[in-house]
Amino acid sequence: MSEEEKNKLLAFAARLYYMEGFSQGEVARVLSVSQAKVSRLLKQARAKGIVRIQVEDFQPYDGELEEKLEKAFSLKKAVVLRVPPASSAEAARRSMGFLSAPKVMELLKGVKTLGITGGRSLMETIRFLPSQGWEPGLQVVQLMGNVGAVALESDALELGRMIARKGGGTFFSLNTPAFLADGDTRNALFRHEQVKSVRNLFKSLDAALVGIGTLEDSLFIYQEALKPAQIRTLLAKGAVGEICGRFFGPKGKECPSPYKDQVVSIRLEELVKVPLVIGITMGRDRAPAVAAALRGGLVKALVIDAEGAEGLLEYVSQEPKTKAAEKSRGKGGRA
Amino acid sequence: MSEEEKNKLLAFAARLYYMEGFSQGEVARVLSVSQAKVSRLLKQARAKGIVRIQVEDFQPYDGELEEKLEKAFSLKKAVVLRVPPASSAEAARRSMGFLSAPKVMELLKGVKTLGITGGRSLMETIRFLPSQGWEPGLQVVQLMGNVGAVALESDALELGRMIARKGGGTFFSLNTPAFLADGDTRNALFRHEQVKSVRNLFKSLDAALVGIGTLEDSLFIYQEALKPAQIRTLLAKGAVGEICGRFFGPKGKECPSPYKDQVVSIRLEELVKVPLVIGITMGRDRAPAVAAALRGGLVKALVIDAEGAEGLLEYVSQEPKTKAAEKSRGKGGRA
DNA sequence: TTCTATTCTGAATAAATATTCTCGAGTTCA
DNA sequence: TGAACTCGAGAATATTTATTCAGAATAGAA
Repeated sequence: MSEEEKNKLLAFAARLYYMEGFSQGEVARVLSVSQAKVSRLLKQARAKGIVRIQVEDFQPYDGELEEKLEKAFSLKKAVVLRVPPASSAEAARRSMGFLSAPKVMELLKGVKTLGITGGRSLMETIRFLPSQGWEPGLQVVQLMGNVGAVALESDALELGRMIARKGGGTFFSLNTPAFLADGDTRNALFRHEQVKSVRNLFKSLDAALVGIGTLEDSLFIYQEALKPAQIRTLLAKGAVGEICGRFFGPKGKECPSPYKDQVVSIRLEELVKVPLVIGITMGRDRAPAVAAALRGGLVKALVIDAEGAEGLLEYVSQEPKTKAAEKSRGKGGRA
Repeated sequence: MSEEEKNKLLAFAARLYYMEGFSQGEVARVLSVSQAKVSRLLKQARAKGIVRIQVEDFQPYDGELEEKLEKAFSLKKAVVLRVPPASSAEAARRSMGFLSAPKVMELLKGVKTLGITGGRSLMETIRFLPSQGWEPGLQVVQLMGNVGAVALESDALELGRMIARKGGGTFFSLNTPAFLADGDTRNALFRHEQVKSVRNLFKSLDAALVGIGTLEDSLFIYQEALKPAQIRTLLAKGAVGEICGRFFGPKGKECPSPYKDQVVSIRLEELVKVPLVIGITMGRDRAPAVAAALRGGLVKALVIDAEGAEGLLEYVSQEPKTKAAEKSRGKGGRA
């Protein structure tokens, strides 16, 4: 059968299937071949371009907002995702995870030592990371202890494990709670060899993946690691956001609070020195926390949904003289 | 969810499915919905034109050849089918049947009394005729007796039944062999009420569907109703083709042969009077038979494959002074 | 020729997709 | 307030599609 004839056959089969709505079995009966063959013919027809399928394009990345964010905060990279509408925040995070994964993967190119924290958005991103394309000898470092006794699959521990498994690397686990009863206990832990060795890795991180928490809606509250009264105290001290269990004020500096010395996690001063900290967050209401983190240099690349990006830009355009000042006044300045 | 948002969702799902090669289950996981919903989303996306599927067009009807045939033979209608390449004659007939069915159906619009003969091409066409769109009170009349003792599914009997069933009409069966030992037996049969009543219907046919046989490859030979010696005799008498068990010469007039009076079928003189006789045939080698049938007005509408149509036109362009004359000389003129 | 190696097939089967069914949430109307 | 209705969802299931497998056909090499 000549090539041309073959194409006629493919076009005929494809027409019946795609245009007339025949099932493959029906096409098979017309052509006197097996259904299996029809399936193969159709595959060929698609491959040869005899059947063309176009999908109205859905551009999931908003380049314009990305540019604005990069400029506004001197970011290394902003990724703004147009998350398709979803019926729940959970579903939206899932979609965001899917869309963000290839971008995050790009950012992580060449990264050998990667710090990781917990968080639901972060989890969804990590879920969709591929098993290919990682640096050989990848080291994944848990940046903060575990929040609460109930193990969550969005804990730093779990996420670190997952990412190490995908990358075929080693996971360095802290194996401690995130919050301890007092500073002494924490310091005692710090003397433990295992904890010490992991904390030493904090200095040699190439990159880190972090979530950005607010005071209102964070894993700490959800996990009851912090009581409402404690949250109120933090708010009074000017805290607007949290990363790695460390609370910071509007400039992105850690708040001096009693809890500061009870936390097992990378210090914000250390985090600032990490060449690439990728923050992943979602939603409008995170604007103050995100803005602060970006200003403080805690996060150098931001992955955010379009809603959140807009909210963030709106927030900073009206805030400098109002909210920030107000907050600062509210509790005493620097943070 | 706004219409625009909805479309975003559809585009996203469609993109994943059609462009990225995700399964519906995978898309479902990304969107946090059920696979069933994804199936429905995709259907919507297709309906809304968010997904467009184009198939390189395969034009199954050759209008140019149709026109040429209609002009050359003063036909009421010619249908020329570009039959997709097939691995066997059987398969080709099947495809042809499929393509011809809607055209035949169109021709049969308004037909109340329809004559029918046997034949393999005819069978395939009839197979693909729909069960809708027939004239109420349809009458299907068997135009010739059964060829051979072995019942074939391409017999007039079977085909008539099938068409009557589809059309919700009545089938009038001849219930006799096509060839009888001698004229007397036949005439005796003609006196039977049943046969008589059916033969009376021959006069009131609105249309007929017939196959066109050759001397070389016909059901008669296949069914051994005619012996090779008999075929040779017919050839010597100038027969070039056969319809309804009646052999005709190059001008489409019945050959005067001994068998003529042993056949139970519509006479060619009667057939010529039927307003619409649709001949269905396939293949280059049928050219002489088809040409003769058309010239004799035995067939007023022709359904043929492109190959056959080309062969037919080539044949008539070179034949009038050669083959036809030769044949005529060969046996004695008129027929 | 005869022997691989490759390609093609359809039957069987695994996998994916469409549909049916049922339930529950929301709405309208008495 | 609640009955009746619509809508939209997923679980279960029916149907369709893709793949695997084993054998037949074909081509190429010796």
